[in-house]
Amino acid sequence: MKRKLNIEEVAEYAGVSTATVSRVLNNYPFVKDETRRRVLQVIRETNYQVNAVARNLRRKKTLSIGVIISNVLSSFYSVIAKAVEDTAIRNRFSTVLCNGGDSPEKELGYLKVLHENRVDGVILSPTGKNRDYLNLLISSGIPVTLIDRTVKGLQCDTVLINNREASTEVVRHMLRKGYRNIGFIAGPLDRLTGAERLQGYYQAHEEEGVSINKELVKVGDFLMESGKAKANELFEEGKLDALYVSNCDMSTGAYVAIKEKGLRIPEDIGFAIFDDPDWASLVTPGVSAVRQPVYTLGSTAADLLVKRIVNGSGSVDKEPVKIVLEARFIERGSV
Amino acid sequence: MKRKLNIEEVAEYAGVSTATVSRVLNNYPFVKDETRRRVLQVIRETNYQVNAVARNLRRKKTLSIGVIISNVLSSFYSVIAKAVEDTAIRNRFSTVLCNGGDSPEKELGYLKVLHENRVDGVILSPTGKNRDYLNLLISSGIPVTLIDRTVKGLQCDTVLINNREASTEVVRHMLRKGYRNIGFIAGPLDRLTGAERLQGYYQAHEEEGVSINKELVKVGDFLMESGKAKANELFEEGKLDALYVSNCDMSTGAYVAIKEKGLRIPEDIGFAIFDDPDWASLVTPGVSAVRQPVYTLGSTAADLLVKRIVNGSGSVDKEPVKIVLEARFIERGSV
DNA sequence: TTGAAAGCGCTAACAA
DNA sequence: TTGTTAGCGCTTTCAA
Repeated sequence: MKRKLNIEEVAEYAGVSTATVSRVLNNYPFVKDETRRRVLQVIRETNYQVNAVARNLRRKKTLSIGVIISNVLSSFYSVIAKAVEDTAIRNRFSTVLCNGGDSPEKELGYLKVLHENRVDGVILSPTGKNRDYLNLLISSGIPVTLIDRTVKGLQCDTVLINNREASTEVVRHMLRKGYRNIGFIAGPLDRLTGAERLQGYYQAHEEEGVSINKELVKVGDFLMESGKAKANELFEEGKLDALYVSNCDMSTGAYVAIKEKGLRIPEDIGFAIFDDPDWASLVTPGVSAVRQPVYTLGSTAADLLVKRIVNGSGSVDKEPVKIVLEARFIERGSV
Repeated sequence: MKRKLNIEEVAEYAGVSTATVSRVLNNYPFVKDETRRRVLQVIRETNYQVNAVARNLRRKKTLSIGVIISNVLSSFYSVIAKAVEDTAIRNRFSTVLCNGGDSPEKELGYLKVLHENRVDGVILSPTGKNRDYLNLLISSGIPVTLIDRTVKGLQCDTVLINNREASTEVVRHMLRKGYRNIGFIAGPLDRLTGAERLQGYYQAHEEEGVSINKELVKVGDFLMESGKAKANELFEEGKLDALYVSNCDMSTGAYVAIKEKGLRIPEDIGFAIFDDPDWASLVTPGVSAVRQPVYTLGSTAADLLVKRIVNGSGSVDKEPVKIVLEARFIERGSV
């Protein structure tokens, strides 16, 4: 096993000082061509790779951003991860991806790891429980951008989806189609997306002058299993003529429940979902769905963050930006 | 914006030396309780977070492992990413996730970034084109573990799936059901998974004494679009009584093609796939599929890597380990 | 049980 | 255009 080269040895081989090697490494312009050539040759021949750890220590920058999402396995978050990474790379940043699993403890743990590793910025879809630590991060000069959710009393850039409006549109559509007993499987109400999509459900009923039956609303946890369980509860409790599920994973579960129950869509039950997983357009009939601009959500957040990082500490006091992106309802045959 | 604390200031506040603070930070046992208490209190009060960049430089370890997969958006790779991360965390390592996109250039770029950042080890699903650099990594003491694919002439731990055998099983099943014109959409043949699954297709035909019609074999690129395109080619060219698609993304495309063509499964066409995406068990009839132990693939690889890292440079010369995991055929109604 | 001090590998200010 | 050198923040020997 070869020992690892350092800049000093490269300098020695090339017959120059470490400063000159450093200049070559960093494309500093005022190096004689002949010198630069010699240094580059040594670097090539020895397979020297700069030690970024030392460089980062010295520069007090890491050119990296931390990303905390709840779950790479969910297509929503993996698209966000991809978008953030693409955008970061384009700006010469690398990303450190963490699966917070929607657990405040895991989230805090990752925030600390990212802080310790001195990432230049953090993007996260927050649980909402770590405001104090996030504030600490921000005030110590590590900018934070929130995705898809907010944290009360935290001053930082945020990129959101117009959940309530989009949700209202779905339900309004269903009501106008004549459905009157629309079951709704909500997400956790202490989460912005969960709460807002439920608000949309209510708002549509009010706007259309249809009375609300609260028993038709079940609160799930945004995971597949709960979609199936809550759908089955609704089926057992009584007469539903339609079902609207508030995110992709629960929709998968609910769809399975419908199939297992032998119900036909849309004859026996209307069906619509928030989020647009692959299978929604594959099944027959296609499932009407709300498509969120997920990639844009991630890339917008990354752009905002990079901008803050590049502007440096001067941007700490700059007014936080809040961007709301629009989700779109896609009508297929299911409702 | 508060300036960032360093260990010296903590030492000063606590009235001890930096060495003692370091000892407390690292749970060194021989520190007087009273001293430890005082230091911990200062750390808590000041929200001090150790600078891992400096620590890593000094220790010449980063407690991190690099992961290069082709695409987080694919469920296969995102499960691997999750498995690796879970396993890493359990061993107190963090992960740096990179989307190599199956491009040798991107892969090389990421390998260099990971090398520069002195990750303690690398896990990747290799394109196969960067053997020299991987060798450099290994010989300079950064262990590498390959997932799902091999690289000719590279001595390192590898975790694979028994693609050929599993693929043989699917096709054998189809042949025994009486299908005689089984279209096959293969993956890139220069990739291990692509080649082996095709071998299985041939092997089953030979074993069952059924002659092979090479026109029924189309080579795709493992992406959704090509699944759809190749399926349509097969439909146009003639009489197929079944279709077998060699990975999940192409299956999605092929399934869409079948639906758009108005073919019924399994009456008009038998259908089976390698990989088991969510929708395969949701549609009616369910699609018979090969389920790979994807999570295990990732966690096994991570375990091997962590072991090498922990054993240190002594393990460089240890014989590479090769583990082959078994995929399982799940019969549903589609074939 | 604690402290002093060297040094990890690099960058950048300053001097030449 | 190049070299000298201090120092980023930490860990770890060695000595006390």
